[in-house]
This record gives sequence, structure tokens and C-alpha cells, in this order.
Amino acid sequence: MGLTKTEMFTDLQNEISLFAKGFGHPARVAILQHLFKIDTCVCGDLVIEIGLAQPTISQHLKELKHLNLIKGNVEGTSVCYCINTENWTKMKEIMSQFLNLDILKKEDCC
Amino acid sequence: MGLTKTEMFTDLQNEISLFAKGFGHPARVAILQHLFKIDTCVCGDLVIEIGLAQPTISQHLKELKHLNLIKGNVEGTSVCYCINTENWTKMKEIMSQFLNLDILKKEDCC
DNA sequence: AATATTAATCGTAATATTACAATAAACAAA
DNA sequence: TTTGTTTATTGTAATATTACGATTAATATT
Repeated sequence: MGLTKTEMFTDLQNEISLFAKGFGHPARVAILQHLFKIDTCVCGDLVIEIGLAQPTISQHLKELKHLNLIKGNVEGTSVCYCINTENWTKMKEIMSQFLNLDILKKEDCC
Repeated sequence: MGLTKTEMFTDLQNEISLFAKGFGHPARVAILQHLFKIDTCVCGDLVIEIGLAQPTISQHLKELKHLNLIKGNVEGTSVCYCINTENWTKMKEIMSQFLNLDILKKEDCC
């Protein structure tokens, strides 16, 4: 146990939950907000900005990269991260469709 | 460790991540989708619909109730659950604002 | 080459999540 | 009152997540 039974759910349900899990930590929310705010690419100053240890930030960045929400570009000894706009849009469409399930409903039934 | 350092983040960042965590499991996504689909209130047949054990579903429902995304009405021996539309709307606004951070950006910077 | 800088990886401890069997609680029906 | 039905709670095992020190890898600088 402790293991999510993904095989019981549709691809869409699993996809939604994976994206949501990506946003399921305030540090990752903060990282993404900062990458949006800083218009040019931002590098390892995320560690200073967020305030968690460097390996921790690196781990969070890895998760966001794995979800294809950010890209990393090596520049000398530092790495420059930024939002993957294209994939962000795709993610947003999937999440929006789920979040907008309420637009058909008029009022609560109980 | 293993403990999220919520005090390092803003209320909004924590709120976004808590809602996201709520959607961070396919069973909870499936439950919410089903509650939207079944226009009238739905009761314990969620157990049959989803396919997980009754205590597991009860646990997921508890989390969604705690996030104020669903309501539960006792009807005799069974309990009738449904979406809390008002709070869903509030949640959607918070999440949408975050997801729409890309609308200002034109292209990737790296 | 030796040293410094930056980020990733490894290892590991602490905590959280997921799942379910067993049980309890609350009510309906007989 | 006894029995059945439905849902919540408790307890617990398995797995996942979070955080960070220590180390490694890769490149820059001297």
C-alpha cells in the first residue's frame, strides 16, 4: 500500500493528478511564479529567492522539468531555467477543462 | 525532514499548493468528475464507481470535504455528497490566476 | 595544473500519503 | 429488540515526499 493504483483510472485522470501534484508544494509554486516574474531567464539565485537548501531546490526543479513545465539551459557553470510556454499552455488547457466542470451546473443539489 | 516548510511561503502560495494537492490523486479527480456528471446528489455508490475500498474512498472524501470542495448530507443510513459550487468557484479563481501567469509572456527566453 | 563556482546526485532521516482490514457508529427494517 | 445497511474511524503496512549534508561533475578562473 501507499502506492497509487493508477491502472484504475483514465489517462486524463492520471494526467490531471500528475500536473496537480506538480503544483502541490509551495516551493514549486514559488519557483514557477518567480520564473514568470523574472522575464529573462533566471539561474541559481532561485536558491536565495526561495530560501531552501540548494539540493532541495534542485530536486523541485527536476520535478518541474520532468513535467515539461520548465526548461534548463546550461550557461557556463550555471544553469538558466525558464518556463516552457508551449507545454504550460497544454497543461493549462487540461487543467482548465477540469476546473470548468462547474460551468454547466446551476446550483448545489444538497 | 519530510515536512513542508510552509512558513517560508506566502498564504497564496500555500493555498494554491493545498488545492493542487487535493487534485493530486486520480481517485479524487474521479470523485469530483463523477459528482459533476451525476447532476443529482450521489451517495456511497462512489465506492462501486471508483473501485477502491470503502475506507479509502471515505478518506479521499474527507480530504475534499476539508478543502470545502464538496458537501455531505446525511440521508438515513447513507450520505449524499455533492460539489460545493460556491467554494469551487473561489478555488477556481485562485488556481486560474496562477495558471494564467503565462498570458503576459510572449515567448520562451531560453 | 590548482582552485573556485555552480548545480546535480547520493544517501538518509523525518514526515506524509495511500490503501485496506477490522471495527464502530448511526440508522432502517424486520 | 435484533438484524441488516451504510459510512466513518482506527490501526497499520507499504510507499512517496521533503529536506539537507556530503559529495561529485562540469566548467571558469588564476
